[in-house]
This record gives sequence, C-alpha cells and structure tokens, in this order.
Amino acid sequence: MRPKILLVEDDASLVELISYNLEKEGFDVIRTDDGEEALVLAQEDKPDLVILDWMIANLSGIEVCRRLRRAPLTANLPIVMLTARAEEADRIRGLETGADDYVTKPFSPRELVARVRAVLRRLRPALSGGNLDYAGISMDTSAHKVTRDGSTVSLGPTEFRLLRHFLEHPGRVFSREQLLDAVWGRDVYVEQRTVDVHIRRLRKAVNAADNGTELPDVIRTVRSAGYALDAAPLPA
Amino acid sequence: MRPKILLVEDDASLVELISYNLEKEGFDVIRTDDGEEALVLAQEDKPDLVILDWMIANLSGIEVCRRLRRAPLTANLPIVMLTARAEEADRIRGLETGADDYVTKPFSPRELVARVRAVLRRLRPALSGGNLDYAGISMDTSAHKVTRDGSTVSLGPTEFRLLRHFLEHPGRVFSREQLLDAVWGRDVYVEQRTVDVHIRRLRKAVNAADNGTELPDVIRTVRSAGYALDAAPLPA
DNA sequence: CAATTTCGCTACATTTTTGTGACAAAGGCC
DNA sequence: GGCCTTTGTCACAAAAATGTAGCGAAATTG
Repeated sequence: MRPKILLVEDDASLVELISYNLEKEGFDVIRTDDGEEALVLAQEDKPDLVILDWMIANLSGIEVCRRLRRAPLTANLPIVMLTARAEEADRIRGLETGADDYVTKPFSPRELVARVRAVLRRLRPALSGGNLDYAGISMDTSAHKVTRDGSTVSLGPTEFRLLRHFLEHPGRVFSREQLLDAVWGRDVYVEQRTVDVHIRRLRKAVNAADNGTELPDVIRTVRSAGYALDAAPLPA
Repeated sequence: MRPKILLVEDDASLVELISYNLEKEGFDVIRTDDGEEALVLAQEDKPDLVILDWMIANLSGIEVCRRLRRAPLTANLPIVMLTARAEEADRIRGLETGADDYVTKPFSPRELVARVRAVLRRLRPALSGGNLDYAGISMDTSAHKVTRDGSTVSLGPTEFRLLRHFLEHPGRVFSREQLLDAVWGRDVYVEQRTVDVHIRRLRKAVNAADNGTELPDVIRTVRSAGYALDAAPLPA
C-alpha cells in the first residue's frame, strides 16, 4: 500500500516539485496550502506522514504542528518540517513542538524523499520493513522475497504489492476498487477486471510449489465482493 | 577501538548536544572552539574525523579546512562541515576546500551521526570492520582486495564501494536512489541509470573466475525495485 | 431451467524497465 | 605533455510486465 503524505505548502511551484517527486517514488500526496484545512485533512484522510512548511497561510506551521500533537488521532503522526530559517533557535523550538525531522530550503528532491523515507522507517516500521507471515506464506519485504511452505515464489512487481496488501490485512476481503486504490494508486485509471488478471497471476505463482505440484488455493474469491487471502480453505 | 572525533564548534549548547550523541554512539570526542587550537589538536591527537563549524573564533572554518588539507599529516583527514548557510554556492565552495561532507543547520543528532558514519565508511574502511564475507565473496576492506571462491576479483573504486555496500546489507534490495545516496554520496547528482552501468561492471568483474569461466550471477535484479546481493542463486 | 451476472483464463499489443556496448570527459601517473 | 584508468551518459536491443478484450464456465436469481 502506497504511503499517503499530506503536503502543507503554499508555494505552488514547490508543491508541484515535491508532489511530482514523491509520487514518482511511490507515495500518494494530498495537498493543501491552508493550516486549518491541514488539521482537518490530517484527521480525515489519515496520512502516514505530514510535510509541513514553517510559513503557511492562516496558521503558522509551528502552530499546526502543536495542534496535531495535541489531537489524539494525530499525536503520533510523523511530521517533517520544511524551513528556510536555518538558525539554531528555530531548530530547538521546532523540536519542542514535536516535528520528527527538518529539511532546510533549498533542498534537493532526492534529499526530501530520503528524509521522508527515513522518518517513516523509524516511526512506521510496518510500512517499510520486516517480515509478513500468513497462511504458510512468508514475505521478506526488505529482500523482496516470498516463500510458500519453503518453496520460493517469484512475483512481478504488481503481484508482489498485491500479495503484500493481502498479507498486511490477512483474511480481509477487498473489492476490486479497494485493491486498485491500495495497490495501483488512487489516481490510476485501469479497468476493474484488470484486478482479476493479476489475481490469477498471483494465484498461479503462489499455488505452485518448486517441484511442480499444485498447492491449495490461498486466495478466496468472494463473489460480487472481491478477494481475500485465507489461511485455511473450507474443507469441501 | 572507538573512533576519535575532533569537534570544532563554539556554540556551547551545540557542543553539548553533539558530543552527547556521538559518545552515545561509540565515538570519542575531543572539543575545541578555537581554529588555531583545532589545527594543533588535529596534528597531535590524530583524530579519525573532524567536525568543523563554518563560523568559529580565531580562524574561519573554511580556513581551518584549507590548512588541514595542506599539512601532510592531516591531508586525508575526513572533514564534515557544519554550516548554517544552505545555499548551493556555499556547498560548492565548501567541497572545493576539501570537506568530505556537510551538514546544514538545523540538523538532528541522528543525522549528524549518520553522516559521520557514512564519511568514515567511505574514507576509512578499516574503521568500520575488517573482512566481509557473503555468497562466496570475501572482501578485505583494509587491503582493498576481493576474492570470489578463491579467484581474485579486480574492481574500480566505485564498484568496490558498491560491492561493500551490498556486503554490509546482504540479501537486501536497494533502489537506485538508495544506492546513489549510500555509494555516491548525498550531494552528487548523477543519473539513476548510472547505477545500472556500475552494476553491470560489478557483475562482470565478480562473475568471472580467474580461468575465464563464468560463475553464477550473485547480483539479483529486482524489477522496478532495485538490486540485491544474494547468497543462493536460482536452483535450475 | 432459463436468464443473467460474475468470474477464470488466454492471447496479445503496448508500455516499462533493464542490459549492454560505445564514447568522451576527467583525473591520476610517470 | 602523453598514457592509462575511471566515470557518467547515451542510444539501442532485449526482456519483462501490464492492461484489455473476448469467450466460455460457474454461480446466482427467480
């Protein structure tokens, strides 16, 4: 699932630059240039991280930061501050308000992306690391490797993301639409039936053992609802 | 032996913050707030790395940097510059005077430590571990020598660093972006495809035995994700 | 059981991503 | 200065992945 980032910035060209690079790197970006709106979006859209410019309209960045920290829902939301002031005093004040990292303007897109990744890795390990195990399937996300009862499973990029999404929400049923949102991205337009094809490819890969034998299907089709990854298929 | 770091900084609270964090992370810290004294300490205490603030009393950081580079004993001493000016021009000037990396204020202690480690790893391989072994490859970091199942492997500088990075994180997949950051450095701007070319050069060198025979490829391409060094290639 | 919806599967054209050789610029060495 | 190594980039070839259409099977409905 693509991490979602709330970008609070009022310089249009910066918004453009940052969004472009973040999206290219696999993040979904929600934008606003208004402090009050940022607070609302942080509550409602549940982003995984907030990039916050120090100086924005309606509320200062630092105030937004404080309020985010006070609200229970967003108290632990990772925050990266964007600032033009490099002075030490600001750094301290910033830390006291609870930002998790800082990026000083001017910055390179790559640096920002790297910082965002670093903060997410530190605060949201589930998003970027570790192993996922379920239904005899084991996925090493950092090595990009998957095994099923020992035999290695080889997957294409999309199948990998699809399977990861299922492993992150074991047993749960997802509609094609939800899968498109989660695996393909919010603003990608593809046919819903495309999901079927990838489900088939995933099934094919996951249900085949190294020695060529067929394993029981772990993906359950829920007619007129979607698909789910199941631990134990019902005995017939 | 704990690496020794000379910290040249005149902001007392910063000295405190930095020293605390470096020592916590396994470094010994020598402090001074005076440029002239820094030169003396650099000669006499033989630190492994210098952290140098741009603006310090008695001599500017940039001048200290130049003089360190001129003295034979300290010509190759790794230097990390601390600066409040984030402008690109300053970065360039700093690099031209011979600093190996720079950190822009405000920075988080974690970031500084990470940079220090990165610079040491890049310039003082001996400090960060002796031999690395994985997947039949053996790297003597201090002698700068690599063997694959006995046969010697000859690598250019960049390929060496690339391989070392893989050996330090065996099995893990790195994106081109991550590799650029880790192997080339944070502030070097090269095309991402350049990584491909160096991967190819590395493959060529590592997969060729002394007698001219081809060995199995140890570098795994992970489509749309990056590359990894793998122990066990595909069983045919 | 017939009508209708939903799904599995295959084939295929397109797009994306990676491999590879060549080349010129930069830097080190003598 | 010449000579050699290393480096980054490009252009093109090769390979892999992707999205869609289409057809028939299976489930659902009534």
